[in-house]
Amino acid sequence: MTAHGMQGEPEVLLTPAEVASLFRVDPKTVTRWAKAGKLSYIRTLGGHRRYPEAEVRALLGAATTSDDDAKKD
Amino acid sequence: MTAHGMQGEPEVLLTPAEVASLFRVDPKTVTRWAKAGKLSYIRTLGGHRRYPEAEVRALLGAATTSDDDAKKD
DNA sequence: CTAAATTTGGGTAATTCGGGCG
DNA sequence: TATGTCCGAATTACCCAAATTT
Repeated sequence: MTAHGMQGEPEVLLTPAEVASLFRVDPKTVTRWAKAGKLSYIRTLGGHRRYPEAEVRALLGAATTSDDDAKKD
Repeated sequence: MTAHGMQGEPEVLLTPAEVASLFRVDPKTVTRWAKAGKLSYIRTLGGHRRYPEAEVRALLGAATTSDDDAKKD
């Protein structure tokens, strides 16, 4: 790969509102996912949660594009 | 504002009730379309389905005003 | 430091899920 | 085959006030 010796990638963090918009759910629901351990997160010094974009993107990528395994007739 | 870097496609998702209203059917029917592979969808971390608005709009736009589309299965 | 917007937490209604029936 | 409805269980949405972030 092509890393110039970069260790520790810039972990892009998303706010609850961002994640909620992506999933079309309420920010509160995202909080529940975090509490349930379904979503990784870090906390700010004030106690707010921040979510890694990579994780969220991966979860959103689990779409069923019309016909993955469509059986033809 | 947040200029965090816009590069993802604004994938607007709709809830089952939204899609159902647009098609004038029960949400259950929308679920069946999804299961049948006729409609793509993603799942929330809780298992609920969310449908891409673009896909739904495209399907809604496939209206038939003439009988030239009289093809069915 | 002040101000506006967001997030947190708890509790309750609405929605969705899944299977089965007509 | 396709759609609508019933049921129970799970998930999600909206209500509030206080704290945090920018």
